[in-house]
Amino acid sequence: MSQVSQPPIDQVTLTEIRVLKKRADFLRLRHIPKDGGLRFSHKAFLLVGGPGLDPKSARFGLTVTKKLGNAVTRNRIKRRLRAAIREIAPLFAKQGHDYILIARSAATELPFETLKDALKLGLERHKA
RNA sequence: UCAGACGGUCGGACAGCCGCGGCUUUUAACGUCGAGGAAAGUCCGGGCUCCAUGGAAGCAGGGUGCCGGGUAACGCCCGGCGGCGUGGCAACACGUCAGGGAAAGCGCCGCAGAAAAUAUACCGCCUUCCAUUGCGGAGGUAAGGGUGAAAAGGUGCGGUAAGAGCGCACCGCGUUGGCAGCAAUGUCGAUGGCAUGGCAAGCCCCGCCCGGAGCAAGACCGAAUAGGAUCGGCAUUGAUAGGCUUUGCUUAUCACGGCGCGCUUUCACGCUGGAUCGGUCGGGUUGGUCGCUUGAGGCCUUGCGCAAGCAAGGCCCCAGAGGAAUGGUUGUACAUCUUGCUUUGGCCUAUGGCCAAAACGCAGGAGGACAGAACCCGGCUUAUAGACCGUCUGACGCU
RNA sequence: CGGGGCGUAGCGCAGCCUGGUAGCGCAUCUGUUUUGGGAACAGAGGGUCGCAAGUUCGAAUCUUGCCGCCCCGA
Repeated sequence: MSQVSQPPIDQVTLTEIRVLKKRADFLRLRHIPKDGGLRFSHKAFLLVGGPGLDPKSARFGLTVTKKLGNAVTRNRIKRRLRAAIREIAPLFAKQGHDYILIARSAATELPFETLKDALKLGLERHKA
C-alpha cells in the first residue's frame, strides 16, 4: 500500500461507477484533455479523463487494442482492469467525470496490487 | 414415516482374468492415459481458418425487443418491475409471460346480429299526430332484451316524458405536476368528461445487432493425369525526364481510363493499361504430415457481490485415433424388486386352516437408465432407471 | 461432419404466402344401361392435415420444439 491511501473516514464519499459504452463518448474524450482534463501515463495503461454528461456518477471505459494480443489475453486484461476500478474508483474518482483506460502490454503480467496503486495515483492527481 | 411439488448433486463401486485405441518403443513386452451430463438435435453465440484492400454514410436482407446487471458474446443467466392464473379476508406465496409501438399509416374481424369501428336502432321505452283502434305516421332515447370472442368506459346514486358523463362518488383511461427509485415502474395530488375496440407469432414504424463460408476450413510434401474447352470484364493511352543493345525497348513521376465479390455514394490505398485478369466445365489423385488439443481449462482457499459472476493465490495436466478404441466375464458387497421361511395380529368349521401386515432376521432368484467424443468452447432444447441433499405442502403416528 | 427440402383420403397432388367452407384425378361402394362384363352416366362414403405446445374469438395455414423421409457437398 502506498502512503497516499485512506483519506479520513468522515470525508469519504463513495462515487457511483458506471460503464462507458457509446462510441461517441470515447471520441469526445479523446479531444478533451488540453483544457483541464487528465492524462496520466503508466507502464500498464494510459488514463484519460474529463467532464462527463452524467453529473451524479463517474463513468469508466476501457480500450484494449489488438496490438496487445489475441482475444483471450485482451479479455483477461479487461477483467483485471475492471476489478481494479471496482476497488479503487468509488473512493477516488471525481463525480460527473468520464474516464478511459487505454491498456498497455504490461497490464498482463504486472501484479494486481501494483495495478491498483497506479490507478489510485492517477485518479488522485486528477482530484487535486 | 409416507406422498407430492420445486431446486441442486451424482448417475453404478471395488478386485481378478481375457481383450481394444493413443503415447512411449526394439512394430513386442512393461508402463501410462482412455467418453458425457447430455458426447445427441444442430436451434443460437463465440474462438480458429480461408475468401473479400480498409474507413464512413445510406439502401436491401435477416435477427432481436420491459428495466438494470453478468458475460468474449448470445435469442443465455441473475436480480428487479409489470400483466395474467391459482390459493388466501388480506398482507402475501407459488406458477407463468416472444413483455417496444394500435391517438404514423394500410389491412383483417367469417357465421350470427339492427349495427364490427365513419357507428347504428330489430324487439323495446317515451312524447306527439291521425283516428277507419292499427303489423299506422313523425320525433326523442339507448336503460332493458336479443346476437356474438368482442357492442363504443364499468358500478351506484341523482336526474328525466323516457333516457343519456347530463351531474356527482368510486374504479378505469388521457393530460399534467410532486415524491421514491440508476431505470422499468410505483405512489400521492390536480385536471379533462370519455376522446383511445381487438389483432403487430399480418404488412409496417422505432431502437439495437449482424460480411460470407466452414476443420470435408485451410497449409505443406509426394504421386498421377492434362497442358484442355468455354464464357465474361477492361484495354491496345498521353505528357515530361532518365537509361540502353537508338526510329525501338525499358524505368520513374503526373494526367486519364479500368478493376477491387449484396447494391449505391464518398475518402484513402492497391493492382492494371497485358497475348492479362476472373468465373464455369472437363480430366487426374482418393496417399502422407500438420491443423489436433494448455483451454474464455479443472480443483481448493480467500476477498467482493442479494445473485449470476469477477479477481487474487496455490495445486494439477485430464482421449486426441483412420469412419472411429473404453468391452466381455467371474467374484464381493450395495440401491431396488420378488419368492419362501419366520414373526405379529385377526377370524373360524380349532393340536390345524385362511386372511392381512412386516421394523429386524435367514435362504434363493432377478437386477443398475438415457446413451458413445471426431476442431474447440459458452448456452438452449430433447432423452434419462435409480440414489442422495435442501425448502415447502398434506396425511398418519409418537412426545 | 456440414448444408438444403418435404410430410394433407388407399395412391399421386392442390389449398398455406393473404387464418374462418379441407378440394382435384385415379381407386372403392351403390344405382342406371347390358343377356352378362367392360366402357359411359348419376350419386355416395372415406382425411388425428406427422406429433406437441403457444399466438388468436378461431390454426392444415402464423410461431417454437420434437419425429420421420428424401436430396446435395472433399
